[in-house]
Amino acid sequence: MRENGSSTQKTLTPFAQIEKKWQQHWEENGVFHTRTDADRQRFYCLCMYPYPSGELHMGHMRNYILGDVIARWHVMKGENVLHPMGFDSFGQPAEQAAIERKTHPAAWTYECIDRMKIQFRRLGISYDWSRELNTCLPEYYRWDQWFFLQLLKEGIAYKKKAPVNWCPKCEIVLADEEIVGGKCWRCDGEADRKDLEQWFYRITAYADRLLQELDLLEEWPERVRTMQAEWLGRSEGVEFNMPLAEGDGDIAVFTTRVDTTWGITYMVLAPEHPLVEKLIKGRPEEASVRAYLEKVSRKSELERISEEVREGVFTGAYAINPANEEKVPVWVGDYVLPQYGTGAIMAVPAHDQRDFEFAKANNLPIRVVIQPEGENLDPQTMTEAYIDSGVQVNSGVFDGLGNEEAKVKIAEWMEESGIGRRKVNWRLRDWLVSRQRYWGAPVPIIYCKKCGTVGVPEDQLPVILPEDAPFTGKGGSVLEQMPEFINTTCPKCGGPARRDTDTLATWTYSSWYYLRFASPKADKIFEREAVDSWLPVDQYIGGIEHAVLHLLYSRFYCKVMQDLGLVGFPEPFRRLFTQGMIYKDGAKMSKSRGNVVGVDEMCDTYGADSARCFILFMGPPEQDAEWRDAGVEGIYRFLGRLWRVVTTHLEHYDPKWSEKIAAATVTEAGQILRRKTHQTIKRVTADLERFHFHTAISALMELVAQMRELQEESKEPADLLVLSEACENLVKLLSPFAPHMAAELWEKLGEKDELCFVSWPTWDEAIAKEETITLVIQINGKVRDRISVEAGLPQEKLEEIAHNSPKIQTHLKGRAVKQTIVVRDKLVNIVV
RNA sequence: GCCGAGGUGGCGGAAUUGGUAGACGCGCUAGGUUCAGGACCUAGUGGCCGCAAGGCUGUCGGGGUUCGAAUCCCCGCCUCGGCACCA
Repeated sequence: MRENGSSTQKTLTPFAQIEKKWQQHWEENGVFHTRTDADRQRFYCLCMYPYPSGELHMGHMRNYILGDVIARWHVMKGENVLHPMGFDSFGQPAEQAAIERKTHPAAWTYECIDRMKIQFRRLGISYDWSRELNTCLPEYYRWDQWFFLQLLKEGIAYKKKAPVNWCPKCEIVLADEEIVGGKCWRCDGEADRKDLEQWFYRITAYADRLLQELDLLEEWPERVRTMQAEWLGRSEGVEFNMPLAEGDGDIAVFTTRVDTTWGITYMVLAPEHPLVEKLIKGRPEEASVRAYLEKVSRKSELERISEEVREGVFTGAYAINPANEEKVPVWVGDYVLPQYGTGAIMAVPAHDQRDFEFAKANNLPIRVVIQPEGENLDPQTMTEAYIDSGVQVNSGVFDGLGNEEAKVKIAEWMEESGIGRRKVNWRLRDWLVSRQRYWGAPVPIIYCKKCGTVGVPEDQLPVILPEDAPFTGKGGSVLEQMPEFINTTCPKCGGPARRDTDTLATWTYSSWYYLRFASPKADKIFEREAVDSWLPVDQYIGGIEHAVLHLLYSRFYCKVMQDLGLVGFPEPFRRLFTQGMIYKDGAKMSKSRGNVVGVDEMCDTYGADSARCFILFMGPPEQDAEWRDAGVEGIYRFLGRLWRVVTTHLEHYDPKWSEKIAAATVTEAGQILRRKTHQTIKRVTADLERFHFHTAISALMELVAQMRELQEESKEPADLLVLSEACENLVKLLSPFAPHMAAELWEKLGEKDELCFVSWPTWDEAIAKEETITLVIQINGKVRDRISVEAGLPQEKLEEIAHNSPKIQTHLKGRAVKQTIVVRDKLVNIVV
């Protein structure tokens, strides 16, 4: 056995040979091929597919091991299980890596994929590789391009020049969802803004449904739903116009606090507001405003956010408050965001903290219009804005109303008098999908001088990404330097035309890959029938980091597809499980930190089954966990004990135990094991249902301990039958967790059926039931005695037993019993 | 700052409905086995007092509800996560 592995290989069980043998067996016999038997229920178990970044470490593997246990378990429950895997293989890290290694992103990517597939196989993950998909292959990405064209037809895909997030380090544009705290999600560098012409998907048109249909996702973690709702950021308010004091024109503002309209003392435009230029033209303030705009434009997004003093300048212009006809100054300030609402605000310093700070910094007046009950706010002495509710004052005819009521009344009045209208605003903005990068699917668009922007005709798809590109990994589209790619003919007029040189963001491929798995070879985006039979995904498993990125995009795709009649359901993932991360030495496992635990080193030393069980045994899978090498030993020793207890029993194993056991006279010790066996089946099944794999494994440990005890104690023929029953069930229960060892033991037991397909065991409630219970006797809630009694005794009997206990009698001496509480089969509490 | 989750031995964690706190594992201690190491086996292991029987105490801190609270309620502390000029 030693000759097969490294010198550190443990030798408790011959795992190296076993694992190799069964991995080969499963593969040769197509055991993991998706079954589609008509009479079985279908179950789609999917783990978020990985980006092929090279090595997978044990931290990554948690996800896949969880999924594998679930998938294997459902197969044993007799279901048709779809358990596929693929690779999210387009994206910029491949470009970076390729440059570093002086190779091509494609070559690097395929190499990584090969390595990762070997690792999946080594851990015994039961993927149906005949359904593998790979997003960087034309046969996959052509459908991404196809879908782009459908979105173009629907007006969901569109191009616009807009200020977009730009990461100078990665030299790439970023979607809003890719910005984390003003920084690039990948490199953690500060992100800038840049004005660029880009492709967007109109996800905002689906904001309402994305929010409302979160309610359909009952089996999603609350946390993820909350994060999505916050990201969508629905807010109700009123939009109205503030006319300019001189000349015509007006400035639209959005507010959620229309009740504070009478408190406006100034207004503020975002520096990027298109009206700024017009307002300042020819005024004395022009120079100072320009200087301010210049200063702001040099600030990064992060600097703008973290500014301590609220800076701004007066434009010289005035606007009219339509509520009271008052003239208020128009300022420019960078605390107003260009992308939200109208890019301009009414400022009510008395009742908005940001406006308050701005007013204080710039010496602007403050007027109270909401007075809290029993108080008298004075602008002179206020130290912060009053943002809670109260009674309207200084608000004309609305004075005296509660502000919540006034909100409604004022909105109605504005609508009736044509001043404004109620509006719902969203934080969500349209999704930026184009990237000026090489390693992606080209945007299937052709620009013709005569015909304008033309979609590539569907029969000309895919637009193949040329492999011989002179890519450097530097910014700017590589495809832009390839005349042979760019120059083409217009599909409409046949004249000379140019191809779009951008590629699609990686998120677009992952937004529908789960659909492709239903019919991965289809000569269309997918077979409707296959999709209808397998989807929505019954169990989706992945990291929390995708709570608003991948999971929001995928929901959006699914809804669009539903509207296009491509699918018949609004939500792609019925049940979601988000697993916690694995840390080591206090940090997330990563190659750069040098704290990774490799799949190979684990498998070499302890074997795949130990690696799997250890990951599962670490704790609740939704929680983060710290990797401690010492813990693996414990699991490894357990598997060794399990191996020995079963192999020791082999010579006595009787496959016909179930026929004989009823007639046999089982000893007391044998009864205990029988009970334990049935209890264990029950517990493991329940634990699998609630994703408590660690307690399922503890249950197996307890069973093994009990088996060893009987094995030591008794050689009675009846007890050997009990041990046979325990062995058979133990091996079945073990199968999803440690499939190699389970398969080997199954074979050693002489069983011929494929263990992976054997029915999940059931328990007999009558056998599982305890015959005796430990009756706890308390006095005033304190445990004073424990007595083993027959289960199911009536209340009166239990009370009698309790009072007869000598220990209890000692305690009760000279005290009057006030009350006795009896919980059947549990305890008696005597109150004195 | 706002929102959410959580706080249980030396450590990871159990405790399904308010009913024996600490299952299971790691570590540690003692003993056995072994040429030795490893592995394996047996016993012990929340704290305090006690030779022992046993007692007291104990689930972040403080209050409350209850015959009974790790579990429910209120206040506070701490940790982690999300959001953070969204008008």
